[in-house]
Amino acid sequence: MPSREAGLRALVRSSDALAGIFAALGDPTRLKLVAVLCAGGAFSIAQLTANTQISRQGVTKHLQVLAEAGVVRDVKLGRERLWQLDPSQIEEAKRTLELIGRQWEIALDKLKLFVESSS
Amino acid sequence: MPSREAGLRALVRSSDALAGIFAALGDPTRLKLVAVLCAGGAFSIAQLTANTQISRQGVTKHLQVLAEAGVVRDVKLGRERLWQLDPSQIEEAKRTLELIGRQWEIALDKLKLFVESSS
DNA sequence: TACATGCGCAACCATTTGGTTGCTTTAATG
DNA sequence: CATTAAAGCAACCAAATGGTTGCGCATGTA
Repeated sequence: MPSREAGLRALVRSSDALAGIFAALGDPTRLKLVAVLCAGGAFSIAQLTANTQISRQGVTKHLQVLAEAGVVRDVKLGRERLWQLDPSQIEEAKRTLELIGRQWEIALDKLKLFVESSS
Repeated sequence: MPSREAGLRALVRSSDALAGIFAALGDPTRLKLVAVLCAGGAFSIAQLTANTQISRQGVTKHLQVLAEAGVVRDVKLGRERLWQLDPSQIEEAKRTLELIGRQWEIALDKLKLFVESSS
């Protein structure tokens, strides 16, 4: 019988990859880029730069970080390089947060039971 | 009438605070600490250090980062300092990821409608 | 062909980050 | 009171991060 904490152990085991996703989202500029891209469509670096205060190379670096984490993909079209969201890793991160929240609630329930049983 | 993109605009507006939460989770050691803490209970720094390969001061620093992001709280008890999870910010991060995923699906639906209408 | 546009590469820089070590303070305990 | 355990403070370090600039390379277009 598998442990009831299998989810948590899996979290710890894959914490490096997961941390990579969170770290990729852990920057305001990148989070804004994701917000733009999740509205659909594929945008060039020049287009994405227009919304920011930083240089094109700065945006490129951020996109590379997001790509490394698998949050974003690029496709070359002519002399442009179009970027689009890849929501699978974001889903993964979401599941992780759901797991943490669920585990926390289980702990709360146990505590409640304990308090009631000892009153 | 409020824009249908109110959620995304809110994301962009509060991207600094949100990025702080994601950045706090964006480190393997910290993610493991969260995994331990979400199982419930309050643990001392010494206890939390026992699970890691790094020094007590290193763990302290990580806990401070998590606390700064509001992911974790501490309560002093005698000569110990006990740490516990505060799931509210994690909930906030989860809602953000849900919003991104939802927005992405809306975009997919629009694309599908467009393709169908032009066939 | 000449030119403009979109982008890549590389070097460089200041700051932040993740980690350490050494020493001090605080609190429980014999 | 002396000792031990838990933690804090501060300095220090190497490496990563976020940003820039300058220049060269492709690719459309007049």
